[in-house]
Amino acid sequence: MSGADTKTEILDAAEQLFAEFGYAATSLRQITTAAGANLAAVNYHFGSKEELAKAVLARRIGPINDERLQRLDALGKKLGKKAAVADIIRAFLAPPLRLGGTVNREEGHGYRQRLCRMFGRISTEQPPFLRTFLATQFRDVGSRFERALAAALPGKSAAAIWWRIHFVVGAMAHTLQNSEALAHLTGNLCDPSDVDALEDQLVAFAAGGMSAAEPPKARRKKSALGAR
Amino acid sequence: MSGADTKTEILDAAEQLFAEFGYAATSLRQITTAAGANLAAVNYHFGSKEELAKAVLARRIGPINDERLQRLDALGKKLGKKAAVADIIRAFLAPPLRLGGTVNREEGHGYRQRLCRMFGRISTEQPPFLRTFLATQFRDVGSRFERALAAALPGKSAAAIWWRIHFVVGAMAHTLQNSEALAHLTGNLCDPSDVDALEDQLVAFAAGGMSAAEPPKARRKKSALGAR
DNA sequence: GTTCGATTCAAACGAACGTTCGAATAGGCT
DNA sequence: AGCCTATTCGAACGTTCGTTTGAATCGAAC
Repeated sequence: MSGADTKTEILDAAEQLFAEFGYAATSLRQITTAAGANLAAVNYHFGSKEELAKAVLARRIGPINDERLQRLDALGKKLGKKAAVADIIRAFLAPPLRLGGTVNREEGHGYRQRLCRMFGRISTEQPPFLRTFLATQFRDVGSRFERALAAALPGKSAAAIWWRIHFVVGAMAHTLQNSEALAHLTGNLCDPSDVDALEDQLVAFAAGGMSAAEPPKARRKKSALGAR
Repeated sequence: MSGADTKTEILDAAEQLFAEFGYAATSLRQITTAAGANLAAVNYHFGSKEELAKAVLARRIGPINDERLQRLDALGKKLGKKAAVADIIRAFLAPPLRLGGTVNREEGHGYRQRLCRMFGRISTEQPPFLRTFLATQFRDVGSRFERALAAALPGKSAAAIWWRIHFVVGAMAHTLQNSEALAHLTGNLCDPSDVDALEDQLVAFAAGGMSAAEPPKARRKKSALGAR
């Protein structure tokens, strides 16, 4: 927040503001003001607002995906060969949830939450260039985890596994984004700042969903059957 | 698309464009052009862009929440008293997924998808006024389903149930938003236009996650334990 | 001390934004 | 016909956006 170079300060400020307001609703003037930099610095260091957004994402996604794969590999070596579903899920979810752990700790307690929110928010953000950028970053990791889950869940169709990976990503992203709304809704019954509890809850839920029996193939609701 | 009054045409166009680009990234000029209306018509009929966004949401949320509660009540009456978790989940998920079913059918096959995307997108959208508006609309329905799930899941803590409702909402919203990205990623292995299959997959996943055992309370990861 | 590349700065650019206004138009009522 | 209300329209408002420019400033190398 104080002593870094301008480029990093801009990345930090952009990360925070994108987390709070989203890409389209955040202006370069907000960012440079928060970063204590000149307005022109963004275009000087990054070229454009779009490139800045990509840089903000890229700074976090790489390490996260690296740690995901590292954890997944560690699972394969520790056990005989087959990893438990919950462990695979945890290898996938923990890195983004614990993103703050790998980052400068002096930023205070709100830092991890802010990072998480940025990640959740921007992963549902719209601009097509961000969409394709994220898809590219996810392709390899997604395939690796799909294979691991398929091995841990014999009998499940590939389509079902892909669907459920998507559900897990959604649950994670939405939670990171709206956790304080949930805290407010439940009268602080759910505490989003307790990352350990959140991770456990999310892993338990996702593993349970992953392991659920596949629905029957054919089914028609009310058109042919007079059920009610 | 053709014969309705201006107010409805604007609502339809805004719904579609908000679904595609989000609130902040969609301009009133895009909306009125798509609607075949004059730019000033938005402010005449709705007062402001914010009020238009609220109207777009309100038109769909009311019927959806009504049908959710109606399905939930139907469950309570049909069975002895206790509904299955999957049935409660389906009562919660089917109305937004099948939103298009209650709407003008002549719009074509893409219509339902578009509606779904709008719903998924705007439920993760940022502007604070939309956030609070959505939270207000969700409060009652959320409480009702929390109670129903608590009855169907004896032994689960209220916090766990709320967390998991949140996870389910996230899985749904993210899927509605990014389904075509998933289709592309998996080489059309997952077909988002097959609403029946999507509903079944999502219900199975969510019910499995809901029913999963709660994680143990205390747990510390790597700080105290030297597990690698 | 001077030179030179890298960075910062104030100022402005044209474009697009949400909103407003007053005149024009349409359609029912007497 | 004439009137009244509701709606539509073109045009402009002031503001803010992302980006560009050219001069000022810095820091090391010589």
